Amino acid sequence: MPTIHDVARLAGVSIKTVSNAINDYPYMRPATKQKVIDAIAELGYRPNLTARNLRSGRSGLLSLIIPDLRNAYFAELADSVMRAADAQGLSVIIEQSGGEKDRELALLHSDRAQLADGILYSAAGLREDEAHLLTSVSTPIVLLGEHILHGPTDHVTMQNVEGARAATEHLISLGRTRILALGARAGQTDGSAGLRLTGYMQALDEAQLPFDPALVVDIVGWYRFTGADAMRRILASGIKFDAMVAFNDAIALGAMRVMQEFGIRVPDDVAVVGYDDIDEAQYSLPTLSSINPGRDEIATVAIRYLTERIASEVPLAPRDHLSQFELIVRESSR
Amino acid sequence: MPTIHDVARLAGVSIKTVSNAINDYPYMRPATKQKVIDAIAELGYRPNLTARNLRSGRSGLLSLIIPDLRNAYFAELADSVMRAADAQGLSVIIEQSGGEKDRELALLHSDRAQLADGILYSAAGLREDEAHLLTSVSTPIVLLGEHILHGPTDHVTMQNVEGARAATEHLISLGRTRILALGARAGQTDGSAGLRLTGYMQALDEAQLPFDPALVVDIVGWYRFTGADAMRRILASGIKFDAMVAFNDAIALGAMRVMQEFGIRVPDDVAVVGYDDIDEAQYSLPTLSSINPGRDEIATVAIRYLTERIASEVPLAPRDHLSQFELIVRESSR
DNA sequence: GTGAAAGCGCTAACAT
DNA sequence: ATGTTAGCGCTTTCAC
Repeated sequence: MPTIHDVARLAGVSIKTVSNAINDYPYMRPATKQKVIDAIAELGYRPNLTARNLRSGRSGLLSLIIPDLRNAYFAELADSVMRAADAQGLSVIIEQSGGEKDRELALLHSDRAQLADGILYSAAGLREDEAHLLTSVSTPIVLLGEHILHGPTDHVTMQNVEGARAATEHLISLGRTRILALGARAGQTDGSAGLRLTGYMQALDEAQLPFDPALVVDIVGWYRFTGADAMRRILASGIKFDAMVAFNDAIALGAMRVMQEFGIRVPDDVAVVGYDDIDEAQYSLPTLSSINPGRDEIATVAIRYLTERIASEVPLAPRDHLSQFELIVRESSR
Repeated sequence: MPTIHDVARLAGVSIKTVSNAINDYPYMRPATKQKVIDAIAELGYRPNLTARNLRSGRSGLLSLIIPDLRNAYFAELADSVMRAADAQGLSVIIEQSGGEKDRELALLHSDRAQLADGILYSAAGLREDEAHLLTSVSTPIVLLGEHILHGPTDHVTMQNVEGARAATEHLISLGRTRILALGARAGQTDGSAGLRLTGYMQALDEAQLPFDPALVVDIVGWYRFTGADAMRRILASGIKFDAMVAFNDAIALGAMRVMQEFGIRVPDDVAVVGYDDIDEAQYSLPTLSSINPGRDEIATVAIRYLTERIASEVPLAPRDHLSQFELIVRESSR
């Protein structure tokens, strides 16, 4: 690989001049610049990014820590993040934590994460009361998701309470009164589950509908199969319901599948709204109503916060951003 | 950030000694090493990876170029690649090409890709007859997928012909004789579509079943909705069939949905096998039989080939690896 | 407008 | 067993 010295020698100039040409330094004699350009072309010279990074102290790399790419929500989040990063000329290293606290901490402190200028950290294993551990990470961090709401750094996520309330209000507006809240535990108030349950209860309250704890169904791990399992338990228990707000799309799809097995018609017998608006919601049978959490906005703002943090000389106070959501009505609640 | 010099000063040794301690150089007096370790702890020293990378000429970074993470197949491929990379202590920068040739070429030649030690390139836009363009990329490349089979570098993918043949044989073994081939064009022989069609035809041949071009249904872009659209066209045309081998799971799922809308029972009326065995195949209604292409093997071998290429002093002849596949029989063909 | 030289933080050849 | 020093390839003060 030719270096800046090779170019300088061939062009008959100093390396400073080559550097000037590469970096579009304005005060150059056009002829000199042309000589350099020709030499670069002849040698096929490419500036060495690592050397630049060492000089500048920046790598142009961001690290995105998420639980698991196989989870559609995170794959779509990663997609949004990469597009937003690309628009800023940044690349993204993705690291999977598996949602395990130890691995999350290891990734945050790893040499590899240190290579990145900043970290987008979608916490899943670390608890809010352990968030102070983040202060020992020297790389700037922006938090994503609901797991840690009040950490020592910026936090960007969706309007969970409002989204769940809108979903529930929508079902109430269809005349439904016994609405299953799939994915939470009665009394829970933190995390996505707690926040969404809060929104659900607000909507009931507002409509003066009674709150029945039996309609709140706890699910550990929001996957299609846990949603399906939960629905089997519900149906076996004989609880009556005419609608369901599921706290993510995966459990909604799993539960819908079981309902269909049992001959329950969606939306006629049970109207359903999910949460996250993953791609698949548009293709399921029936198509799934959902809350679009505003992923692009989350990604864009998170990257803006992060780049500001990276550029800042002084410590910044933690900021919070809640993206705009949208209720998408599809066949499952029409 | 403290540097190796700060550590040396505090420990009262030279930077060489600090470097020795960090890199576990064996011939050291334990007391000296301990002094260094203490100084490192006191200062919270972390070796600067960029400086190391500049010295070593390696970054420990791999670039993975794929069309789109929102596509479950690529999300799962990325997952496998990241796990295999992690096992080798490597990190992965993911870049989305959108399947566009120009963007693929731009990414391959970009400064950012040059930061990586090697590139895993899942070609989608670049055609085989343009594969020579890859020779101008100085970073080692390993090709993934079916788009470019005989490029100037290593190639790792699945056994397309054999997998499709196994899927078709399976349907024939169920007594089905009019088997739709969803996703190919009669006469086509290249790309995933062509290869899988070849396997399909081999199975028919072997069973002495007639080949009916009307059963081969072309689909541009293998997504759920294109599969659904194709199935609507097929049903409108009145073509009779009792089974379907879909050339990926997404179009299988889309087509199954439309069949259900039309009251066609799967597998009773039409038995279905997909291709790729994405996660969702386990959760659809009915669950979808599929060909598991051996993603982990693909990822592991691709990374092995790539690291060997990176380490090699001399140019290596292109190698080819086809991973072991597996037919997974689920409800859709039982 | 361009050149000489220092230095980013590290590793490793060479010296002792 | 440890210290001195050059150099990875680049940007950037400081001269001229």
